[in-house]
This record gives sequence, structure tokens and C-alpha cells, in this order.
Amino acid sequence: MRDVEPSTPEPRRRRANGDESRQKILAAATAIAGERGYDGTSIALVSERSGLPASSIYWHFKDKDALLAAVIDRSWVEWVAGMSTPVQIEEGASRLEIMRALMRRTGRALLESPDFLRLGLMLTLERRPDEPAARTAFLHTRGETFDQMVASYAEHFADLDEAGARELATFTMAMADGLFVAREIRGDDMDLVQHFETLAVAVLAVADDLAARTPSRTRV
Amino acid sequence: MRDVEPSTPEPRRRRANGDESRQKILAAATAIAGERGYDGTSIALVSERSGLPASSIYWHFKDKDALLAAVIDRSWVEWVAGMSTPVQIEEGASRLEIMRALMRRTGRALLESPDFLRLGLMLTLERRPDEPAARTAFLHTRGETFDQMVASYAEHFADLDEAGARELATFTMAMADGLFVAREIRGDDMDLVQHFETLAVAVLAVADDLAARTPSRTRV
Amino acid sequence: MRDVEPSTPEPRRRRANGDESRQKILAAATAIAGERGYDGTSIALVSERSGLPASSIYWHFKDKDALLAAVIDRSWVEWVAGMSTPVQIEEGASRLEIMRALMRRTGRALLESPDFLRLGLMLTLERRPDEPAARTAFLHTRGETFDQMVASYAEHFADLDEAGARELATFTMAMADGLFVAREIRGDDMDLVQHFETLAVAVLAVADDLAARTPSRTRV
Amino acid sequence: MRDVEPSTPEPRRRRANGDESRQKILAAATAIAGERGYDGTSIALVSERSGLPASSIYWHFKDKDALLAAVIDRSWVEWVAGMSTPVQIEEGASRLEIMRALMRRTGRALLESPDFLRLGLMLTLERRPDEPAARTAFLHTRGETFDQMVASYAEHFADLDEAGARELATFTMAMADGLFVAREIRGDDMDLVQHFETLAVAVLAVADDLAARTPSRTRV
DNA sequence: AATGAATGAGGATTCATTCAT
DNA sequence: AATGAATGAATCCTCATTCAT
Repeated sequence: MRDVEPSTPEPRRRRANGDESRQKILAAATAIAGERGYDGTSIALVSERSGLPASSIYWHFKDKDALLAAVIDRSWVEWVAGMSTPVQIEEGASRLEIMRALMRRTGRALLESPDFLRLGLMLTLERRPDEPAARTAFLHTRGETFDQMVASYAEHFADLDEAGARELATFTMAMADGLFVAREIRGDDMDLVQHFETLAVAVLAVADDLAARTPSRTRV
Repeated sequence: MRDVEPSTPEPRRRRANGDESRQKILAAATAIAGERGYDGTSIALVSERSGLPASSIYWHFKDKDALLAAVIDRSWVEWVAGMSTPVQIEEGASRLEIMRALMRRTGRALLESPDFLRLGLMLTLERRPDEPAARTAFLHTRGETFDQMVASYAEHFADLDEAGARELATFTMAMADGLFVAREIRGDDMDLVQHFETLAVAVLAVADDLAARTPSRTRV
Repeated sequence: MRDVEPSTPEPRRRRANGDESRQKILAAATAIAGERGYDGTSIALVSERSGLPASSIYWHFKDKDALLAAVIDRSWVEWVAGMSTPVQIEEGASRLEIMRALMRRTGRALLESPDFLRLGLMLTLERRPDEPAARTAFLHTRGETFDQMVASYAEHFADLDEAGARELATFTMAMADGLFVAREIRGDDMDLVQHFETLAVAVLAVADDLAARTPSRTRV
Repeated sequence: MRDVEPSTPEPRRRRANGDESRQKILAAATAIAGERGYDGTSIALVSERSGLPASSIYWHFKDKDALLAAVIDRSWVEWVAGMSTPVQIEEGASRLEIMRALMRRTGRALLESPDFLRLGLMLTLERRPDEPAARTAFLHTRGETFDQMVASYAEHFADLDEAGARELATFTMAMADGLFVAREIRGDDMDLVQHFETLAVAVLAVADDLAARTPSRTRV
């Protein structure tokens, strides 16, 4: 994947390039896990798709669980990158316009790197008794995203207290998850980004509802 | 394995025992599938938990796929029963109050029989290449629920056309799915019913937004 | 292995004969374990030698550990059978002659069915952290033999108390184990039975030594 | 891995570090082999316990077999050291007292460095088809000990011919092996040294028995 | 004097499924 | 209406060993 050196076309090489192999394995595993879930991601398949023998996979990752945890991490990094594009907000934009811009970005990021959420949701639902590291990794990173959202809400919605902000974040994530699932079912004929934009009004409505229930913080 | 008394043949029972076994298998499979998903539901586990040998499972069901499709059906019936409790709506209730009552019922039904949705979502996300009958069964029954919701929305929201009603149903289901997932993550310390009630304002907000975009149907 | 019925040369047969298969597996496993020890007894080897696929072995035995525990049991039964031949003791035989006859029988039994002790000693020495069931089975059955020997000594050696009898049994077993090991090293050119006979004088000498140390039980 | 200071080069050390690694590997391998036998001593485990990569083990030893042969050698050296403490024998000590002192020393040496015998016996019993070098090494060194014992017996027991001395040595080693095994089974609550002392009377009894059978060598 | 990376063979075990009874 | 027994393919993972650096 890394661009090959232009001159002297592979004279040596072939033995020992740790990081490259690791990346190949991760790439294969990410693709497969995104398609078939935890159980469906067999080491044999990853081996075949990455071109490395199964035993080499075990050199790079302790076991299947650790591999899938790394997959979660990797796809999370990708997704976070997508979420880092600055949001274009015009001077004097309304609350709704701001919200809409934010949701649009989320939808786009999800469209571009859906592996994180898809695999994560699968792991979340399949509550297998042994709590794989991969699941823990997902919940951890998801928790970070949640915290950021809470902080952002607490800052922008003056009439929400901490608990209210948390509630609003819960709803936002839930709605995002739900739309994502809907798109997984319906496939390409559903415009995910546009639906995310529509979600903005829903979030604001919930915010107002929560604020009305907040025991009048700064209200005199 | 059942002890067989030599004399005095039991008057009733003993016949139609086939169905009893079938139910035992289904019950075990439902529980396991709810916990561990499609792959995690091994025939050996179902056999162990139901107390019947694996070969008996194959007497009752063509294969694992058919068994899981039956599980989906069974859990759907359960869930539909929960959704059939009549909604108590007072005379002259507001749009919001009606919506809230409906959402409350949904939340409750999900709380009581979560297997259908949990297993269904898992099947949905695990897009295995062979499209198991179980997944199809889920999407089919889910589609029916969707159609009913569309019909209901088309009737109650005069300013929404057919397409609008479908959109609104899409959002409603998405939000429900999302909250359900959130509760799966958070566990018992999240009051699912109350969150579903709050969702009512979100749904109405989206309805209004969609109506505003509708090319003025019966508007005078 | 069981002699086949003389008439009607295998018309049906082939499917399902549980016990026969179990015996085939056990026989193969016993032979291999006797040759190569716990680790050396791979399921693949047992499968090959017994003619049944590996998965069938798992139908009959929970896992490798259970299989080897069964092997221990089986070889113990064999060995106990060898130890059950009545000892020919002439009227008015001396203590030494009696002891010699007993040791001779032990040597013979060990010569005919050495698997129990060989495998058992291997398991005993290899104190692997997980304490396999096979090891436990060996120690258990060995314990039974020990108890019988103690009872026998307590009865025949009037000047030994219970503790003394236990000590004597300990020495007897130790010497027997040791000679067995020696024969494993030296192979056929060592006459095990004759060596066991010689052991008789050693046992008696120890018995006397222990008795001398016993705090004069019935001694007036 | 060791931190390399940029300036002020350490005066001593740093060279001949190869031997240090070798010792680390040997120490780890000895410990593991004593616990788990030949098969149980995996290169990976030795690598982990010694802190050196597996490939380094292959730098120091040709293969696993050579490593375990070295382990045998090493533990033999240790054991021989224990056996070299001079035996304190008083002027005019009886045959029994001399024997007892010798056995006591043996018991002590075995208690302090049991690895040699434990591993050796395991290798002896596990008669794997390929006859590993480790097994050969054990039998060789054990043979040396045997020869010394024969020489000693031939010298001290005037009424035993060469064959008789060999027989007596065989019995002595067998009894020692047997007691050692007993102690492996019973653990710390068995006083190995005291049991070895008691063995003295058994050895002498056998010696007399053998002598009686010897065709009157120097007997006048 | 060492080691990171790789690798094929084989380890135990579970899988869904079948079939004779 | 059921089930004991069997089975081939697949599962994850560990093995001893090698080799380029």
C-alpha cells in the first residue's frame, strides 16, 4: 500500500517487514469483520486475504480477540479522522443550521468509514459471555465520543445542566445508531446524509423538552 | 429417559408430545440466540440446553437456518402480543399525548420481549454472504410492522403524503432501534420506557419538518 | 477384535455400534499411551490407529484428558486381574517363602500388563500445572492398592502397628516401582520376576527394622 | 533492550555476555523440564521464562533435543556435586552404619537437586520412537554412577563377585528411584532422608542374599 | 552474539449434518 | 416421534524451526 521506491525494482525485500505485514493483516481483518462480524472473521480467511500464513497472524496479534480489538481501534481512528473535518458554519447561523451542519458531518463520516460502527454494534448486541476485548475496545472509544458530545452540548445549550446534556447525547447517539442500522438494511437507495440532516430538528426538539424539565438553572 | 411405568397406562398425555419437544427446542434456541447471535447458537448448545439430542433438533427443523427462522417467528409473535395491548388515550388528547402513549407501549413491549429485535439487529448487521432464512424472516416481519406504521401515520398526519409517512416511519423505527441499542449497552440503569416517551417530541418534530417539505397537499 | 459371528458374513452392520467403537478407541489409546506418554498420545494418532475419525473419539470421551483417565482405569483393571491369581503357598511355609510368592505374583502381573504402571509413573512425574484427570485416576487406584497392602501387612506382621504397616507398604511399593523402572531401562534381558523374588528379603529386613522401632505393642 | 549509555564506556562486563544468556536459557529450561517433561518443555515457554527470543535459543543450542540434553548434563553436574560431600564415618563403624551414611547422603542430594532424576525418569518411561539425545545423555550419566557403585560394592563386600555387585547396585538404584517417586507423589510430608536411611537394612539384606547365592568365592 | 519475522505441520476441539434403527 | 453414533470440514492456536539482518 505504501508507495514503493521508484528505482531498483525489488532487488532484496521479501523477508521481515513487520509493520507492513501487520497492516496487511489488519486491513484484511477489518474488511472481513465489517462484512461478517466477529465469528465470521475466521483466522483462515484473514490469512488467505492477507496473504500471510495463519501462524504469522499470531506473531502480530496475541489471539483472534486481540486482532479484532485492533481492528476496532483502527476503524475508530479512521472514523475519527472523518469526524475531524471542520464544520463550515456561516456567521450568525441559527441553532438549527449549526445542528444540521454537525449532523451532516456525522452522516458523511459514517458513510465513508462505517466499519467502526457496524462491527461495534454487532459486538454490542452479541453479548457473549466472555466479553471479548474487541467489545470492550468499542465501548471504550464510543465512550470517549460520548463524553466529547456531552461537553459540547453543555457548552452550547445554556439551559441544560450536566445531566440534561448527557441525556441529549444519549438521544443523539441513539438516533445516529438507528439511522445507520436503517441504512444497513436498505442499502444505497437511502440517502444517509440527508436523513442525518433531518435528525437535527429531532435533536433540538428533545433538547427543548429536556430543558423544560430542567429545574431552572440560571433562570431567575 | 422419561421413566416408563409398566402398568396402568396414563390416560391423557403421551401423545402430541412431539410439539412439546419442539417448544423446548425453540425456547432454548431463542434464549441462546438472544445471547450469542447466529453463529453463537450452535446446535450442540441448543441440544444441551433443551435436553434433547442434536439429531432430534433435526427431526423438528430442517437445518440450523430453519431453526433460527422459527426463533425469529416465535419471538416476533411474542413481541407483537406485547404491542397489541390497547393504548389508553383520553378523550381530546393532544397529538403529543397520543404519540407519547404509543411510544410508551413500544418501549414496554421491547422491555418485555427484546429477543426479536436484538436477534434481528444482529442478523441485519452480520451481512453474511448466504443470506440466511432467519434474516429474511426478520426483515419480512419488520417490514409488516413498518407498513402498519406507515398506514397509521398516513391516517393521523393529514399534512403528510405517502412518501412523508414512510419517511416518518423510517425515523421512528430508527430512533426506536437506537434507544434499544443504547439500553443493551447500558443495562438496567437506563429507564427505557421513559426514554421512549421523550422520543415522542422528536417524532413530532420530524413530522412537522417533513410536512413543511411536502408540496402542500390538501393545504387550503 | 471380538470374534465375528461365523455365519452370514456381515450383511448389515457398519452403522452404530457404540460399545465396540469405544473399545477400539480405548485399545488404541492404551497402546499409544503406553508407548509415548500423555503428550505423545495425540488424538490424530488414536484416530488413525482405531480407524475412527477424531470427531468420533469426542463422541465417546469428553476430551483427551477423559480418554486417558479411561485408559488408566482400563489398564488398572487388567493389572488387578493379573494380581488376582491365587498365590500358591504350601502348608507351613516360612515368612520368607510367603513373601517371595507374593512378590513373584506382583512381578508377573507387572510383566503382563505394564501399561498401568508405566503410564501412571509418567503422569506422576510430569506434574503439569493442570493436574489431568488421568493423573488423579492413577493416584486414586494406586491408593486403593496401597490400602489393601497396608491391611494385609497389619494382619500378617503382628509386631507392626498401623503406622508401621503403612511404612512397610510405602517401601514395598517403592521397591516395586524402582525395579519396574530398571526393567524399562534394561529391557528384556532383565528377569523381572526373579528380581521381585529377591526383593522379598529386602521387605522383610525393613519390616524387622520398623518393628524394632515400634514402641512394643503387645510385647510384655 | 539494555540501555546503552552514550558516554563513559563501562570498564568491565559487556563481553562474554553470551555465556550469561546461555545460562539464563538453561536455567529456564531446567525448571520447566523438571515440571512438565520433554514435550511440555516448549521453546516458546523457555523463551518467555528466560526473557530471550526463541531464535536466540537456537543460536545457543542446535535444537530442542540438544537443549534438553544440556539440561540433563547441567542437572547431573548439580546432583553429582551434592553426592560429593564426603561421608562422615566414624572409626570402627559397622557395615550398617556405613551403608546408612551413604544412603543418607544420597537422599540429601536427591532432595537438593531432584531435577536430574525426575527428568531422567520421565525420559526413560516416555520411550519415544526417536530416542532423543536427552534420554541418551541421562542413561549415559546414570550408567557412570552405576559403574562407580559397582566398583565400590565389589571393594566393600568381599563375598560378592562382579556379577553380584552389579546386582546389588541394580537393587540399590531401583530402591532409590522408587523412594524418589514416592516422594514426588506424597510431597513434603514425607521425610526422604530418613526413608533413605532405612533403606540401608534392605540393601544389606539383599547383599547377604546375593552372597549366599554366590558360588563361594574366597570362602575358606 | 543475537533477534524480529516468518512459516508449514500439527495440536485439540467443535461444527452442522446424516443415517440406521 | 425420536435418537445414538458417526463423520468430514472447519475452528483457533501452538509447535519446532529457519533465515535475513
